[in-house]
Amino acid sequence: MELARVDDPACHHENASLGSGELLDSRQHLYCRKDKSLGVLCSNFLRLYNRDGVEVIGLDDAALKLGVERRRIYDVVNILESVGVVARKAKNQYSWKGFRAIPKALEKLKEEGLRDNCSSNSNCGDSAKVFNDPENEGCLDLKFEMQDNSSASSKSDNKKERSPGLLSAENRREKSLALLTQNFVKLFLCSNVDLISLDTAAVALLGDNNNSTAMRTKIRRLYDIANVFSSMNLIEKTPHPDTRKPAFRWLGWRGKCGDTDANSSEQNQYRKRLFGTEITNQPLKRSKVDSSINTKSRDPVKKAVLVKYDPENDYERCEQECHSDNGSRGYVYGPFAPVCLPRAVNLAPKSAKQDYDWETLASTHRPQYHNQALRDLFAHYMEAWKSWYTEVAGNTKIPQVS
DNA sequence: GACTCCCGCCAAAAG
DNA sequence: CTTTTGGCGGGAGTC
Repeated sequence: MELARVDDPACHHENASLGSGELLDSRQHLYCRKDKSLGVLCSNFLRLYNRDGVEVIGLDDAALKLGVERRRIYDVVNILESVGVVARKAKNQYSWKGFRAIPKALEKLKEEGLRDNCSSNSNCGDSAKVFNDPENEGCLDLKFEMQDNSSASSKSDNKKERSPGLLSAENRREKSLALLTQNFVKLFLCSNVDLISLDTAAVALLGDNNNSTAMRTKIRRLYDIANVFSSMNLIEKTPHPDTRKPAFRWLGWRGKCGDTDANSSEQNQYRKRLFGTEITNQPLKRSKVDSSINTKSRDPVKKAVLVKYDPENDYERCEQECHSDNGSRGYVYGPFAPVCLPRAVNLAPKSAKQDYDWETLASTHRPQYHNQALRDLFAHYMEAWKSWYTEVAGNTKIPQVS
């Protein structure tokens, strides 16, 4: 916390790596909400810890390195914990389980989900059925009303009358992000609906007390969860074909490098958020009217030094990890891959070996723009070029791009 | 205007 | 008590 505070947006000019006279706009000086999203943070978190030798994760360390306040670390860690990627070890400490833990975690959730749903719903005929409302975007018949799955606790079947002390704890647990995350996952795993919108999910997860306030809160949390899951490619945001309302599709854990193609084809279909394309730790805050008044912040890690990511080394490491025998390192980011990742390896059809080489090169030497505008521009051209190339060039020789 | 969801307050839990 | 954890919802940013 002794670190120099650089809250002031004016302090970030150096981040922009501005050359004078470049075709930059001044946007990057300003607060950019997307850079602050939980999805980006999650990507960065994973990138930071998904490497050999990582056993434990210190929350302070994470907050410091990622340049975010602790509070945000709790968010991602809780969500990640729900799918097994990390596990709480001690105060301030999580252990890294890696992506290989995901399948098992999901399996367990599914099992639990089916069981819970079966026992809580009287009709357990065809396990956890869900029906689609033809009019609306689908009405989930599933209910995981915040059941505590960890519990062996004899839960009184009536949660309505709770004695303040003990039950407030239970209450708290019931509303935890972790549990919500798990139940959200169960929604997908235990139903055969393809698309679930967040309000549908909220209704399904809320149970009885669906007053509008609770609903709003629940949806806020679901957005949080959806963001980190999107960044991991566990789900994908897609407009519902009928209503065009945004909904989410479960993609599941594809596990290995190499089977997350498909997405690339429909990249332009819907404006997806880009996750993990940059380091989160830019201390800009969204501009409050009175940001200067913001003096009583107790934030210990408020503003950290910038983490230095050496693109070259980073890439090499990522590449190594992606191909290492160690299953847990076989993470693939898909279309939202951090710039360091050799996405081409996975996306390219085996025939397009040259693609791989070229893209490897491109990834390696891709300019690491700090400038949002430039980055966007570059990404756009990359995309355009790629689609053009795959369409037109076939497997002819790869042109030189500079 | 509706949708998204960051941000940080502050209470509960843990040490 | 102090510190850690994390629910919560206001309201800013985006579409």
